[in-house]
Amino acid sequence: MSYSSDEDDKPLVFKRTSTADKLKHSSQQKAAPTVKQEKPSTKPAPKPKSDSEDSEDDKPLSARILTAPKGNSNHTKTGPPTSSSQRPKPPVKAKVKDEDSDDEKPLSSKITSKSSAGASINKHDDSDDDKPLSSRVKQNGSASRDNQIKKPSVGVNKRPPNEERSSGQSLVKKPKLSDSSTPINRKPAPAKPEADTDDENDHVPISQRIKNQTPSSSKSSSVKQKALKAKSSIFKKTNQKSKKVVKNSKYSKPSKVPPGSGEGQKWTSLSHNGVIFPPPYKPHGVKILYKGKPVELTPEQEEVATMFAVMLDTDYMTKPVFKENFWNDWRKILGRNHTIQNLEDCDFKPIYDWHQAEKEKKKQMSTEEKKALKEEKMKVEEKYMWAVVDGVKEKVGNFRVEPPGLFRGRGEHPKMGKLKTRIQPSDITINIGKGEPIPECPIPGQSWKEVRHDNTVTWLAYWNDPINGKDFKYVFLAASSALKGQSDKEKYEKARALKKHIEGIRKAYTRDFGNKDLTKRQVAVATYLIDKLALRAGNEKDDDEADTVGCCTLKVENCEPVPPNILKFDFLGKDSIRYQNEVEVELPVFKAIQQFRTGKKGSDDLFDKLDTSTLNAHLKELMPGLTAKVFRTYNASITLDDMLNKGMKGESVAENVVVYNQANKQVAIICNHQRSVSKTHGLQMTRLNEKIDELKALIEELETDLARAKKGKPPLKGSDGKAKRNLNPEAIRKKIDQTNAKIEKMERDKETKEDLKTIALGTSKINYLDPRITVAWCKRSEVPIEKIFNKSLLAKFAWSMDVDPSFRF
DNA sequence: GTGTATACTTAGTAATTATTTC
DNA sequence: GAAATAATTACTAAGTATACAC
Repeated sequence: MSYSSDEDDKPLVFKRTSTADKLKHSSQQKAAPTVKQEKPSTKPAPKPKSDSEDSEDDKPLSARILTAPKGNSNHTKTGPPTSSSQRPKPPVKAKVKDEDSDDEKPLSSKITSKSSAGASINKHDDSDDDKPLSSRVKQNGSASRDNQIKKPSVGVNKRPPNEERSSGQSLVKKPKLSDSSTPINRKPAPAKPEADTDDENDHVPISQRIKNQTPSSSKSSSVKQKALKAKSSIFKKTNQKSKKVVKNSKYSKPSKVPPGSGEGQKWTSLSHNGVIFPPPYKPHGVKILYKGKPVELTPEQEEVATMFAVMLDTDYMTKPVFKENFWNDWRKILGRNHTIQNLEDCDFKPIYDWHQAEKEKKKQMSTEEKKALKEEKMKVEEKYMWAVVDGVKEKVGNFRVEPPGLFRGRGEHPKMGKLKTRIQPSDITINIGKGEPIPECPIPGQSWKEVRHDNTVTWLAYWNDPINGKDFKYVFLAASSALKGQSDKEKYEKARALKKHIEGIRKAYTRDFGNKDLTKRQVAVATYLIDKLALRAGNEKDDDEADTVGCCTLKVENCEPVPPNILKFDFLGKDSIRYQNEVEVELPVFKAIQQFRTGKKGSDDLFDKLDTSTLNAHLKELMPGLTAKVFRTYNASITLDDMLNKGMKGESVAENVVVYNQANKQVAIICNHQRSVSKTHGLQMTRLNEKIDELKALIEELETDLARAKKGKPPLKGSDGKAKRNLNPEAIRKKIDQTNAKIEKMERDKETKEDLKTIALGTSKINYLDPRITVAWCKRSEVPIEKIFNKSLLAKFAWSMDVDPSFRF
């Protein structure tokens, strides 16, 4: 891209304060990244803004969020307890307008389909495109299937699992009313969509926006030209590498019935070999001790004891709920009159030691042995790894049935430690094309629970979760499959569509902060928080799940107003990851929150008139297909796009990768994507420091040598006492430079490592960042795409590889 | 209007594999 | 070539969203 002078020197919006400030750790608490951004010192006290102040609605979240001065955001897994009880609230059914019209083409049809090298990594030649589908079996993720998804002539029933079906005809269902095919030029929704170049036209005041760099639109043509030049060389390599990457020209074609939408037919033909089961339990005969004495166990009893024993070194052992649940399930298997009468007197150490020894043995195997073992496994599994969908060979994602074990719920899950029983073929429902051979049941004498032929769904098999009987575990195609790719693309197209509505939406909710109708006021504030803080929607949860919340389920105690206009958030979100943030908000929001809290207990719902159905129903009125989660995708992607195009440009590929990772990091912070600090982090840092010190000592030594060399004297003996080679001053200088460079690199590595120790970059890359932003930027910046996407991501995002270099989210 | 079933995406972490360092 | 470290993949839990029965 061209980095025009007006943008070159603009700093990134996100500046971190010191890592130490932001990431607090304790032995119990998992440190977290902050969601807070530094506030420009000139920022005046919040006040209702005039229209003219707002020109940034379309800007990425990073550019809009401002938090309170002391707003460190620590997110830990073991955060403060949220309210003890979360009574499920009845969801309100969304009223959905029928917006389904084909009047507009999806963006995909507008993007030039280039058959860049990336687009033609198919195993098969294009030449067979015109053959009947059934005769063309392509491998994994061929984009050429894109337009083969058929719109059903009749709506299809999506209800099923427990219903008997005589395949086919009972699949009739009413078509969904909402259209999620994400056209970008839809009919205007009530909140009027704005033109694409609406950056300056936003009159909705959202306080705490940092003055932002407007992504230049005028430069696009020159960008295009430069980028086009850059493109070919960079992408050839990529594409040759990943054979399974798909041909994109066809992918870009709009499909009439989007698979991801839950509507209509997903495939015409589907064949696969079912699932593979874990091997039966092999008893080891190692005895646990009960009151110090070895106890004989049956294989079944021993199996469950082993599940517990191998977890002796995990944190679960510190959780009474885990132990109690385990004991309750194990004692049933032991039987009433068993010698073992309580868990406290059991010593599982012998089995633990045995298991450690087994692990060690495995580790000590020679490379050849390991290889042979792997090959054997591959041989057995190969047939389960693939499915053929509409004539295209696609990878199956999770073809292995989950083995039995103890349930490892996250956070304070009430069911942790319960026995996850072994899944049998009779638990499994298979979904396969009509007329295709039914997968052979791999366990002799048993049979599948049911075989369906439902082409309105994408799952190949499912079974009921033994922990929560009403939940299902599905077997789906892999992320690299065309079906998944198509739905991924639609997700991003929907998020891009939001860009055109966001101004109106922000105006609308800002207007409603003071609405007399309490429900409307709550909807407005909730939407604001979802937009501004990228909060999740917050569905209702059952009592037998971990007590976590999202926006709609926030409790009074999770959001504390601190005058004049700061909100202190502290709650456990998905996966019991703590969200802790102090945010400066607009005064009307602040007042509304105060009002919502009035007269309530800490454990009461903050938004008592609201649930996700109400909220999403409202959002759908503003934009077809809009739901709460779209805001996360939108804000993540627009942030990346903005940051990558703000004028930051590295001199080298390596520097550009750093620029990208910085942007990626900001998105991860916005989305609160965390990881736990690795066990060896401290050690690694110590080692790095030691190495740096060593190199610094070396520099000193070299400086002395240099001084001596200049005088024609030989170098002194090294620190090891050995004599050193007599080098000329020039050679010594070179050595000093090299060493300094090494030190600099290590310092950088150290900083990055510390900086990212609790931030997970991968989650946003996989789920939230439109890959076309990345691909286009790589093309413009001459960064090989493999520097950003690994093999899996290249396969997953095959559909995005032929994007035009000028693509902007 | 409410409750639940269903199907799909998103998420952190454990296990495995590749690469680097000594 | 072994150990350390980094990167990747596998695994499965935990979310979101919506259709539909009652």
